[in-house]
Amino acid sequence: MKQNLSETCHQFFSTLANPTRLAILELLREGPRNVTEISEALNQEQSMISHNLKPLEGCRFVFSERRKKERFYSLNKETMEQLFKLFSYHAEKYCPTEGKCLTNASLQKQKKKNASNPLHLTRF
Amino acid sequence: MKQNLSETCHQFFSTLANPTRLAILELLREGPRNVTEISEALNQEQSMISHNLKPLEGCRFVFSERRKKERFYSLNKETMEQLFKLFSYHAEKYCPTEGKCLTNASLQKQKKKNASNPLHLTRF
DNA sequence: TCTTCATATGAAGTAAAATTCATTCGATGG
DNA sequence: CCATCGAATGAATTTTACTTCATATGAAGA
Repeated sequence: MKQNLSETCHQFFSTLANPTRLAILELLREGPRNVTEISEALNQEQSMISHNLKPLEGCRFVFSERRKKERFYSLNKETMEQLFKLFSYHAEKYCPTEGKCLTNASLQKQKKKNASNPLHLTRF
Repeated sequence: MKQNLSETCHQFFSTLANPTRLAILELLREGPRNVTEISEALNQEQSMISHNLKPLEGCRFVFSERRKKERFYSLNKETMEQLFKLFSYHAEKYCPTEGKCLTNASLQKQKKKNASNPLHLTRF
């Protein structure tokens, strides 16, 4: 069953499939931050932030650099900004319900209604 | 903690973060397939394929169309091909170890070795 | 070198998601 | 309308991932 795509991409997408990690990425779009700053901005425990930074760095979605006692994390803008744009585009064009994927429930509803009111998404 | 990115993208990436679903996407790049065909090509149970097709369709990564008793699924090429290209680019440029994200173990190793032998990835 | 601050790690418990199996639904053709 | 084929659903189990808490590492300055 294993094919190229699954082998190559699974870790990428797993790393992105987590609200904490996505929130970190979104925060880092504003600029580099150290662990404590991230932790405070997201109101999450420091250890949790560290745990979540690890796969982000492993996939090179973020880079890190030590400055004295602190370690600053920064976004890999080259590919991440493109990725966010792509998904923003996809969501606007294909996902009519407030920027989220359709749940099973809403898919049902949509089939019945044949809804035609695509919503505007916050742009990345 | 919730921010735009996390709210908007979490379902997208969760749906992609699964080997079976990635394998389905990869198969559908070759052209539309019905459920039985997918099931046989990936050597997985029909019910499993159906379960996994649902979120793919919910996120509009695939489309579906009934033809007689069968239902054919096809790839949303517009955005999916772009997505695969983007990740292929990212992986080649940033992920030196055989196209996978770095695991914790391999990250360790790499720090020590300061490895500098980026590998070539199978292109999508 | 001792202390402190910043970050990372490990292991345990908890939560969430995937897979499986049995069953149901739905469409088509006889 | 019944039988059959193809696909979808539901619920239970298993697997996987996340979170938390305690502790360790590591750098810098006194």
